[in-house]
Amino acid sequence: MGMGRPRAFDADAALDRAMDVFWRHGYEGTTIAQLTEAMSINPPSLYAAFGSKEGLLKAALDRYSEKRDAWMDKVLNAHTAHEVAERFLMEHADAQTDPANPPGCLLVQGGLACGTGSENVPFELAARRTRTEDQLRERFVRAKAEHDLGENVDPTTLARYLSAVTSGMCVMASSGATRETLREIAAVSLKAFEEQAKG
Amino acid sequence: MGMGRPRAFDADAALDRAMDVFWRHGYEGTTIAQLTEAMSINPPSLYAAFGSKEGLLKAALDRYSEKRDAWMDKVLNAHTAHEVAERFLMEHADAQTDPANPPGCLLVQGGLACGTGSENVPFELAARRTRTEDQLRERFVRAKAEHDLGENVDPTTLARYLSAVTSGMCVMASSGATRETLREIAAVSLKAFEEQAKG
DNA sequence: CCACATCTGTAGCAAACACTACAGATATCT
DNA sequence: AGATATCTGTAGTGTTTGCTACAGATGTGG
Repeated sequence: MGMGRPRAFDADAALDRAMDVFWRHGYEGTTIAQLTEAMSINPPSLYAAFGSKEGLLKAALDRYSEKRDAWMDKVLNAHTAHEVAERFLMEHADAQTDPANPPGCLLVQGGLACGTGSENVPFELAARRTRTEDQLRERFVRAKAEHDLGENVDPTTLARYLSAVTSGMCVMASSGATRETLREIAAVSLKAFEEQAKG
Repeated sequence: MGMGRPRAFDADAALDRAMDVFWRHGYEGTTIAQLTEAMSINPPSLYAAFGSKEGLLKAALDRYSEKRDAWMDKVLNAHTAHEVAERFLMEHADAQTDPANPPGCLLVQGGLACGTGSENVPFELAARRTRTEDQLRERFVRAKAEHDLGENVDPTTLARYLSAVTSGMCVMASSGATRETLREIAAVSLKAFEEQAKG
């Protein structure tokens, strides 16, 4: 019994291309034709490997999350809560305006509101955003235990606030905000964080 | 020459229905069939009155902007810059979680990234968001002239910051954030505003 | 009352959509 | 080498999309 003909394309490279298309046009604005062209494969290969358009999105999101986790590790390993917030905000400003990617963030531009039959998509994106928020919260819980944050500080509130600001930066990036503009917003937000962190 | 048969539906009421559908499903997630059913009219009536799907969206956005302007007047008429920011943030938290409407805001949920052929839609939404930002900036320029804000304060930065936060709140509202959660975020943001306003 | 202009409802258009049947190609395992 | 299992490319499938032709309805102006 043979194991069959091996696939002729690199799945991860193909996912990177798909990610870019979903990011730029949103889930519903993306067509299979655009995806197959960007991935340089034909529809049957796409469906054999990923099952469906939504399956492909999930695979792309998984890959996106991998990269994001690596990036978040760097952020979370900062020594103080303040530095965590600073890195998180500033690197978001840079990443969302990185010319190598579409503006904003896949987890926001991918689709906040979708049509009948794609209701899972916004849900899926939201779950990944929540993950980031949870990582921040846990880091701030630790900071509180280490007396790096005041007794009256609520880690959940801090994490939610940072999450909200970076999501807002995505919206502004999608309408052409420059890196400097986003950094300015990040800087103001950091002051709020400092005030809040005093507890 | 007669003036023709008069239209049998109220255009504004129909626009309110259309607004709700676009808001809930996004521009590309919305179908003409959903629109005609919600508006209780048939396709020919829709096209005679609004020209196209995109024309209908623009008409709905115009109507949305009317209501928003009236609302912004209330906000901008507050006596101090601080109170303007407070009203802006808090009323946004309430509006975005008003059970009478879909969560978030039409100008964000409507579509940040669209497909080929609908590239104008994100532009159109962004233009309306920028309008709100401009109104805030002008109000803060005035506040500065009235010595209500410090000499070193940049009205543009303040306006952008508030705009970013409320956009971020839209993203969180779309994934089910409660009114209390959004108000918490608004409260933290207000502290940043205060710090920044000292200049 | 009659001519006219515009709206309404039915029915359906061409194009684009997500997805797949099928045949040939290319690997593995015995 | 032969049998088998999976991939690839061509060429479609049925469905849904935004949109409209047409005929009848309903108002206005003369």
